[in-house]
Amino acid sequence: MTVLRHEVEFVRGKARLGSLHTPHGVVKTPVFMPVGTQATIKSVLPEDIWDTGARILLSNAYHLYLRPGLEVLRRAGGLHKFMNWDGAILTDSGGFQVMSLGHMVSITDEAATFRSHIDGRLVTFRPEDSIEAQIAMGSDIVMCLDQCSPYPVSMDDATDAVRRTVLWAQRARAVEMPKTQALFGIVQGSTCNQLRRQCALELAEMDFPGYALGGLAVGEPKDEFYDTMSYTTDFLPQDKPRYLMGVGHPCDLVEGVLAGVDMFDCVLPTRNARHGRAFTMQGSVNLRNARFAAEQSPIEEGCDCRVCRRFSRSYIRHLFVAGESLAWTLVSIHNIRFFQRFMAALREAIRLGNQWNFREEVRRVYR
RNA sequence: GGAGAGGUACCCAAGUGGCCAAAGGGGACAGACUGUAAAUCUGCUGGCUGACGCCUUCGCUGGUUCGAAUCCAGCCCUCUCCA
Repeated sequence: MTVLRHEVEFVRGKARLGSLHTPHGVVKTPVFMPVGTQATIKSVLPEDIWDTGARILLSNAYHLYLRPGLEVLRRAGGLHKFMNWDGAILTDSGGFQVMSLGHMVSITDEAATFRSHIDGRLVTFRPEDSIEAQIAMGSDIVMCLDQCSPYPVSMDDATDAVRRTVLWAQRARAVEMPKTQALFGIVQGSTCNQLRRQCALELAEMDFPGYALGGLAVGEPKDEFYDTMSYTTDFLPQDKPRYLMGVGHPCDLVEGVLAGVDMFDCVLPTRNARHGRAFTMQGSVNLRNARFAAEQSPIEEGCDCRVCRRFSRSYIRHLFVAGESLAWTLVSIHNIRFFQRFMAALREAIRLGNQWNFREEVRRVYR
């Protein structure tokens, strides 16, 4: 058994409030995890991430396996020490990269074979290789290598992806790993309820410490996304954490939580920050816009982040226009803090039974 | 004073008789972004119009031509070399 423990403390409808106990601390769920693919949340220091209230973040086995490589990570004493992050870390397996870098990948039941996007060499990546990489990293939460279907996908391909995802999950499960690390299975099946149900039930049979919903928010219509998500959580164990991979937008976070999801990750707060878009409780703003040129107010009035306490929209716009990297840092910090505040507000809304009003408000300001 | 090169849209810069409201950059303006090959990508950039289209614009003035950024004449300005 693993050390990881998820305690559901409050339930309202399908939504749950709880806490996830990891070897690197406790996090309140539902939780949003910022993404640091290459062992860094781009442009932000770990202590600044910590100050946003985030206590768990995401990194990536595929990218770190290729560079700097496992030996470097082992010598560093694992990923936490390597990147100087004391909170919890969840590492993605590389399943998403098998899809997103798909033009250089061939997939068999044995392995995904691909050309390294870094130096072009041929790399064979088996489910066991992904687990080995994540063991070397010392991730608190380890993800199974899965086959993520793009959208749209044929029924045959989606069925095959589910079959292979389950097969690879069994092989990952068979790898021995330290008790301090917990392995999550990933449900695939595109937008097909039948496949989702089958995949969820087969993974549940294997009794993972947690379960993820993968292959969503990859281009399907919103109603299909939400329907599939809500349908799938019904087939996952009540007491285990559910993690919706790669999501997402504030509207999607609300839907996810109301559908019984406990964990989320997304590049949106950080990528959008680098592109000038800041999230606020009143909607998002593009800080590059000329109308902010002389605006002395902070990104978000009332925000308690260290950026909003000290810097004006005017200054941040100037940094963007001038191409200064501090712009990315400042807006990234604000956005990550915003997502933490947003999740806290959402948890509170659920506790108070105010979740429907909360959802309406979020939909209104984010159109 | 002599010889040469050149003046094109916000900037740089292509275009040397019609397919030119004018390539390509940059900048400006706006948009996208969902398990990050992303400091990326897309749109737009003379005026009026929903659109067809019309009007004004390639240093200035005049000319040749059915038609001129493009050919001719004069003028103005910039740069390089020589004196």
